[in-house]
Amino acid sequence: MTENLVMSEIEPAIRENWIPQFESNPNPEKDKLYVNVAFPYPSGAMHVGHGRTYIIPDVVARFWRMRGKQVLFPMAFHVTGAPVLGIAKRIANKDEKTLKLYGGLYRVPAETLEKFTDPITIVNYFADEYQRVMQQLGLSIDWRRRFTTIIPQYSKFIEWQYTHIHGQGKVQRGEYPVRYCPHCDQPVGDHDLLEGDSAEVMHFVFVMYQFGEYKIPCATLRPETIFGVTNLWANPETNYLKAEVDGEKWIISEEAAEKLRMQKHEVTELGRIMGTELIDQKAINPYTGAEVPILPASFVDSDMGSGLVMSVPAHAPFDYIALRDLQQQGKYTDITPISLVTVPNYGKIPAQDIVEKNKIPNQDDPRMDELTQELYTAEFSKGKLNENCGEHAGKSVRQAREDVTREFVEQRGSIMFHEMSQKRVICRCGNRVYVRILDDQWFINYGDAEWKKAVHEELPNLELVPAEVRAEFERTTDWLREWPCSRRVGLGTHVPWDPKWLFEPLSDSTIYMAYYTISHKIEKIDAEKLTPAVFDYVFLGKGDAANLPIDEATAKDLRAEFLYWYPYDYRFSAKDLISNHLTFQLFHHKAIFPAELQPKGMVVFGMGLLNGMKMSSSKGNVFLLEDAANEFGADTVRMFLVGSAEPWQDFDWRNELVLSVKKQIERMWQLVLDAESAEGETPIDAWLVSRMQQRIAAATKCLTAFQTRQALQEAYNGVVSDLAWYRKRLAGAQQGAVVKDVMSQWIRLMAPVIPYTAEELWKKTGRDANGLVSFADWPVADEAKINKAVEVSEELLQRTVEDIQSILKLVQIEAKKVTLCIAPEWKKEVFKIVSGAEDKRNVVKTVMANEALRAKGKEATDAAQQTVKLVHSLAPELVSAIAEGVDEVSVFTAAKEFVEKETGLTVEIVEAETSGHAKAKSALPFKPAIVVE
RNA sequence: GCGAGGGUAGCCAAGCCAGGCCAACGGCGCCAGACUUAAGAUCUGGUCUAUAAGUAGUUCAUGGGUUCGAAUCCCACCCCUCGCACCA
Repeated sequence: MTENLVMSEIEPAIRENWIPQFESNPNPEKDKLYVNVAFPYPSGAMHVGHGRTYIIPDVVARFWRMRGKQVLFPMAFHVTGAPVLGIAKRIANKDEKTLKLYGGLYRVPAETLEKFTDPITIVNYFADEYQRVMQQLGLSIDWRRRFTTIIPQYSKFIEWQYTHIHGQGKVQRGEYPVRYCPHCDQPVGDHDLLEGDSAEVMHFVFVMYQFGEYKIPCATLRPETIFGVTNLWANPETNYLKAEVDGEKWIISEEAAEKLRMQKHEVTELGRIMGTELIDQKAINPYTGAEVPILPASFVDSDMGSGLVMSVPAHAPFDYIALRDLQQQGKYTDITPISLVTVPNYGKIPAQDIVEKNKIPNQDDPRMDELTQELYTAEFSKGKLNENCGEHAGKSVRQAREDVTREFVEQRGSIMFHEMSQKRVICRCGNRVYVRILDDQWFINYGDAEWKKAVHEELPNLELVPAEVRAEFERTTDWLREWPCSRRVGLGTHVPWDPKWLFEPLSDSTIYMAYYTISHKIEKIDAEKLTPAVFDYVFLGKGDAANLPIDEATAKDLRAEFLYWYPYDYRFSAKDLISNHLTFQLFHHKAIFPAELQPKGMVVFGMGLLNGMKMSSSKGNVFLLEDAANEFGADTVRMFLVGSAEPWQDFDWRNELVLSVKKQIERMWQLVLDAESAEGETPIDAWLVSRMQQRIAAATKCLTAFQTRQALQEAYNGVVSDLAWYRKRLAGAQQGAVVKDVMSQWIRLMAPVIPYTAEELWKKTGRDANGLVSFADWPVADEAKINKAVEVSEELLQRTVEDIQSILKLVQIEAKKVTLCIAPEWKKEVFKIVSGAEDKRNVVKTVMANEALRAKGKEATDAAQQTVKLVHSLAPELVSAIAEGVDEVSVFTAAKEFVEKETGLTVEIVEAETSGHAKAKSALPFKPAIVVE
């Protein structure tokens, strides 16, 4: 009975049948299981990396559905945010790269692409595509609950959420330095950058030197070095500005003035002063009161900080070299570096050490930045301040920096000045990005101590898979501070109390899992009626259903449905979301929902690679999920993604590996159909059935723990290898009728992973009388059918045949006959003693304590030593089974023909003691002596 | 730099928490044989080294240490991945 498996022929009908059946409603008869996934932002096509994120939850959903749970697996689309606006704009501008990506890689038809100048069209198009591909992959999603985050009903939900969060004082207005594009007039995220996404915002302190009636601010990352300043540096080429900044007179570069304006400072230009005019003038150190000269230096960059810097030649390589260069010309020879930090492995003047060790010729040497970094790092992590640092003497650099910064800002008129760590930070519009302070921005205060504490207290109740990520959740909870939650541009919900702002995408997606429970019903209600009171009733049980703008029965129904499903059981997401989204969720649930409705578990995934490289749409290194499904079939894609690595490990998609998975599915198909003709009984049936019970138990255990790869290894590779042995043992004879039962169990074990194939086999083998395999009962291991004795016999047989074969391979004689010499009773006694011994080192003594054995003399000590070795090499379970006694003669006699067929030799079975062969003496229990001749 | 995780034979990947069941599960690839007109598929065996007897030797990023015994425990060091915030 052979019939090819052609996925494209079987998939459509099965899929059509499934879709309505996965619509899940509350069922009081059953326990529920609610799983959900971080919803996608549909701005492009799905690639295989996305696939696993949705397939693994589906495998879990299908598994538990078969185990009798009422399972909810919903899906929606996150449309909030700005990226699609940019995409639409670039398409409108006929940007080549974008058109190529969408028209080419994503294969959007030309007539559709024309309409992509409208952002909503883009997300709707891809949302439909996502749904289509997800359905093609057989995801058991309840599609009635699909929504997008910009429908009015959802907006009402978000307004309700923030009414509470804001009401609790957790949303505050504040100022915050952001990367900002003056041209686009908006903050830019990593996604918006053309260049420079590795740049960070650095926080400098302006140390204010007094210069006559003016102040000279010097930007520094190391304010504690104030004690070692010998001079200031100015660039003679720079035309500095005299300016009034926040009511004080400052000297700064033109660029600095512009940056200060962006950072909320009032700057008025008063005049100009050339760098040359500053040189050799004196300024007063605000901390020590010392007068220091202003010296010329070419390395001073007007586009960095204020355009003037303070010089600490003992600890800053740049300063050291600049001073050295001048002194070599005979100038300023009265200046000596002031050492203020002691750091291991460096002398008194660390900057001198490092510069001279590396033989740096001048201040323009390209290695300077690297050396500076090296020394700064060493001093920061290991340095201590010297005696000459006043009250800060003896402190670690780390501590002193913090203290000095605070002191400067609070008492000495310093300000913080923010600067990008690189200059080439370019917005997608092509213009340079600066740091700007936004002061009417809204923040969610995740730094709130009470709130943090509540989340910390909740964390132990949360089941986390894998367990290793708990530390990261703990740490993120600690680390979160104010999160800017509003944006000026993008799609989304307006902040109800300040409608010129919109909620930012990570802030409007923290408790939407609750919304899923009612989304299919609420979408039919006029959004105007969805007042906070309605949500208070539905989600919190507050108020009276009779007094709401919506119908009382509807309100009660929504409440009931929410309570049936909530809290959710598992949320699945890639690990990169731990540090924001996944932890945000915990905060918001804690703030809104009562203790019994907090999230129960999360499963965190690893990342995906394509042919060993990171997947990236922009670099074209992606394989579209739809293409994969078309080329290999949905089941193959599923089985590969589930089986190639455990969910939390990174996986690598390689087409050649995927192909072999396809073959495996076909192999199962063949094995199941082959078994249809089985009938009668065989001596090996009990063994196969026994093994199957253990495969079922193991696969079930693994799936319960989300170990999909391990589960597949049991459910697929394990069963295949058992069947292989079974068929081998039958030596071509008809399979027993029990195989049909085994196949029925096997199909069900595999159904969560390869549902299409399983469904088709279920039907072909006529087991679909009671419905789809997707809803069939998950097999349960029957303890009574586990037959250890039979398994041990087969194991003995298997090992012995292997041994004979390896001997045959080694000896180069034309063998005709093999004699199996079975170990005598007394050696079984030895085995029993050895296996029962606590300490295997002294076991020979224990054996010899037995009088009967001692009488055997050296023979007994040899046997004892060999037995120790043997016992060490066997699984403990097997050892105890052997100790209980195995009738080896019967085992081999019964399987004589099999052994003869496998080895091609005549087989004789004898008691070792009756054999004259020298080798017979080496017989041990479970290891008969083998004589080949 | 800081935080989290990881480095196992040609590749992927178990084992490590609870040291002896480990030459190290499983899969892929590769080699040989069977079947076949042939190819493919399938089946069988092999795949660190040596071996005319089922064995022995050397391996689990690197260097030390603990132990009768270490892939597994401890210390040091190198490398990789993820996160480090206005953003999906």
